[in-house]
Amino acid sequence: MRFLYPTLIFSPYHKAQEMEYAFRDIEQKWQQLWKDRHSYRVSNATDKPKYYVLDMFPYPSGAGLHVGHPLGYIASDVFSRYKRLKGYNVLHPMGYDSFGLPAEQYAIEHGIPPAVSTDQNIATFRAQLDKIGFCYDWEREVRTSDKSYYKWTQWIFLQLFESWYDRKAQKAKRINDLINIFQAEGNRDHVCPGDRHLVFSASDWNGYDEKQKAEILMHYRLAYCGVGEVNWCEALGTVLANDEVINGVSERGGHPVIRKKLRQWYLRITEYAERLLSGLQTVDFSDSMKDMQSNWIGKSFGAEIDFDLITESDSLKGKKLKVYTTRPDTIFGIDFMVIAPEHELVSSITSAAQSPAVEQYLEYVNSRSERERMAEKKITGVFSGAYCQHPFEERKIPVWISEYVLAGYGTGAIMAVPCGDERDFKFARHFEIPITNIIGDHFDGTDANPTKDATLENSGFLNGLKMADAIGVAIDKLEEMGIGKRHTNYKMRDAAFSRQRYWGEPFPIVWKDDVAIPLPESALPLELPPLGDLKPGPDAQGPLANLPEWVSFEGGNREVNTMPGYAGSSWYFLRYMDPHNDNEFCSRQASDYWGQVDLYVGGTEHAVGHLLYSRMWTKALFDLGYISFDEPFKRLLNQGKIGGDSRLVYRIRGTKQFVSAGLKDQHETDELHVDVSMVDGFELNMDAFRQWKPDYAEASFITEDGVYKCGSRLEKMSKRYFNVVNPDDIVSKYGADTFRMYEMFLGPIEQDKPWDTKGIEGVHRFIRKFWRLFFDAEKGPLFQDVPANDAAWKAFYRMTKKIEEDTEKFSFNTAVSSFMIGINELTDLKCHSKDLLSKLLIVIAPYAPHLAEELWTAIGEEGSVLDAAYPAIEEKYLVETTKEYPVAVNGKTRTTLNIDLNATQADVEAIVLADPMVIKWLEGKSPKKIIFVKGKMINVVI
RNA sequence: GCCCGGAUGGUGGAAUUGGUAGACACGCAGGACUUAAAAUCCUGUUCGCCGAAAAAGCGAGUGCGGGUUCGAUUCCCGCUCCGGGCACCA
Repeated sequence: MRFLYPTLIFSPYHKAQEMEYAFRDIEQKWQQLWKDRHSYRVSNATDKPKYYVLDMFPYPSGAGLHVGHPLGYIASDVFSRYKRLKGYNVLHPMGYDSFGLPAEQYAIEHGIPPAVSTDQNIATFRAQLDKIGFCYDWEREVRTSDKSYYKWTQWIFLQLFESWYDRKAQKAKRINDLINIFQAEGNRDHVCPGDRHLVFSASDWNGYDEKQKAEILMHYRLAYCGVGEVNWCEALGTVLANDEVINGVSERGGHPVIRKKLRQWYLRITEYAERLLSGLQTVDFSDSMKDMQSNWIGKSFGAEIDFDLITESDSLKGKKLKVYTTRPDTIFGIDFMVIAPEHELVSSITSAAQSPAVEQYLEYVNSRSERERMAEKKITGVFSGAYCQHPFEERKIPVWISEYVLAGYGTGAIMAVPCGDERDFKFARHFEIPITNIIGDHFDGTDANPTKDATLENSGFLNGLKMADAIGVAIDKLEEMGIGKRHTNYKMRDAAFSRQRYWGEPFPIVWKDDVAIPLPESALPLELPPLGDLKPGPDAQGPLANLPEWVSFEGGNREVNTMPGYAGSSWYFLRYMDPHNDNEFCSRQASDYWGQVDLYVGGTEHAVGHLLYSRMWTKALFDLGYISFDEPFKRLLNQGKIGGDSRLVYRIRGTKQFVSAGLKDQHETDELHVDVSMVDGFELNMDAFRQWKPDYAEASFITEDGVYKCGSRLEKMSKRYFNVVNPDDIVSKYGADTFRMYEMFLGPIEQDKPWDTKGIEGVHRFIRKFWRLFFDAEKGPLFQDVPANDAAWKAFYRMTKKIEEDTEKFSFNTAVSSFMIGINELTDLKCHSKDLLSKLLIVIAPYAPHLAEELWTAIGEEGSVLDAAYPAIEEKYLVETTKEYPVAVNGKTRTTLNIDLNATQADVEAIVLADPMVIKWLEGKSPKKIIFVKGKMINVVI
């Protein structure tokens, strides 16, 4: 636009235009120059200290970005740029988590192959990101669906497959080591994590055939295939990991999820439970994030206790029922046992008389979906007909079967103590089982009391002990008798690692005679074959099962499941360090240099999924010697969500007439969402509204003084509420620098907050005001080669100090307001000193990089502001000699007095008591004492 | 039910280790410049009382009720409401 009339280039008119803040031209120009100059290329070989800033990479959805998405990206970008100015070599990469269900669903619905739609979506994302002016090193971009990337995802999977967890050494080791151990001594020193009852000697092992050996090894592998109950989602046609199921429905789409027995790949993350928990102490995550993870891991202490079974069946003679309890101190309060309906002993202990009832109950349990069980917590159960012998008393304890006991937790069996446990109590009441009281007055018969403070009664050798103390005593006794053992339990389960879908990493596994054979490294990547129709394969298999020519391979069959979404995202932070390496997932040199991610920025929604998985992968890679650290993320910053501010219109019921918000109560109305782009503040653009949808073409309006005012509501930013604001629109209207600063200005980064497009004006005004320190539309350049005065330096350093502190602690909103205060002051001081202004540009560069670059060049500085050095604070300008003290009488501030900072208590008392205002409030009384806190305040107490 | 986090003007939000509550903005109201608009600038803006107005002053005030303290948005006890996570975890 500016160069439409080249002949006018030197006209005064044009000159004035030049001096305007033309953000569109400036931002485009610098984005191009940065690209051409590779300004954000990061080297792995420098003398500078490193700093690694990472954003959680996005799944490139078809909807593109709304203004909420870049919040975290802007924060990390500001911080990266700041660190660079502070002399660090900053790695700040970006990529795409591009495998996943939505692309596949989209393909099924629209017939567009996932690879194609994914590329399109990425192009959209990239265009949107580019406009915001991020300092990503795009030469390091990764895409999880790219074969050069997933080659290494498959490779890491093979490392996990070829590893087992040595519980004694608390680390992963090669499976070959385990084979050597088995050959020499069997498994007596290494309990089988997949089947704890499995015990074999060296000679047993050496006598097994290959298939048997393979089966046993599978029970030890960190990535293993097994048959188990999985979360099956029929609508999605796939299994889901525990963290992908929320309240019995799928996280994605909200479809019902049922329990189903299927052959499935898993990650043995449970072996890492203890380290995942203890590792939290070494990282800087928020407490709530750590809480979420520890709750998910769910560590508890207690005992496993064996009870002798008393049944009709001779075959069970000598068999035990093993229970897990955290309260062995309550062992004398047992009134019954409960086992899960899926417990292995259910069929064998059931008596003939109870058999029909048990069968009926199991049928009922199977008919209930996960969701039903969640929704209605009915008390159900059936007596098995069997009993256990109490180890310390004569009594026989009845064994019940109930779904309130979970098969997957502990041993799937509990000892029920109704006086102390709420669920046991309700169960006992419901089935009229008599309740034994072992805590005297603490149990009132109407509610269980889970206290640990009561003194035990009716409890044999534990009588008189406080419950908390009795726990240890009871366990000692049980261990001594050989019928119980201390036990630490975790509620976390192994993670389902296969999906019956197409758009994911294929497993580098071939099945031959039911044995899983890993592909050699040289065969990687195992490419995902093109497939037109993505319909499911037979028997709950994925679409790849429909490709017989691909499945059949070297006399076996390929694994047709694919890996889940979290596979590629569990290690991507390592690939950025060395993204083009064809020989390794990441060279040791690169990972040793970059090390942990210093700052990881993302939402809380990945608290238990992605973060736990990537922590586990990191620990495994560390154990196997591939990297030198075992926690991936040193520090985690969770950005809040930006909510949408919806606009509502009110239609008078049964008409096409709309009534303004202020008058709506006079009518019976229906509330409708209206697109926020048609509303200025609260004022509806009525013409735009009529043109919006054919339904509204004939709309008429009851206005307030000619203005139709909309109602508003804060809710999720979503297409269906028409409250989505696209960053492209904001950037084209106000510029990227304004957008960046406004997102930071909105509020604390970690907090959820609403988007308000109106508020951006204030930041935009600030940036224009900043510009006017350098240029005036009429007068031209204002900057001068003159020294700044002390007042200006004082304003500048006070501002810079605050911004530096705030940036360091991610308090970006207060940093932006410090800029505003500082610029207001410098404007009032008419400061145009080039010396000061060039320093100012460095300070603002992380926040408004385009503006800073443009003005840096304009005032004649060399090179790029990106590579400048952050100005050091000159404290001499900040020294104060006096302070305006607030003077309070009895705690209420009554006046202020300017007093020398060196003043003593006596000085101050004299000054204060001479002050007319203080004299007035003293009302002739003499003060009891005068409190003087140096540099803070003065309080006169009467 | 359990575990976290939060509540401050009309709005978003500020406020070191307890020390002038409401910074910085938005919005609103009034004004300047302009033929007009945009842009820009100035003034006011927690509530109530007192006042024609301005200035000044007084009282109340950080979800609610108590407490500790010379002094509490900040610390303690007891509630209410909102948000997030987990959910028969023995």
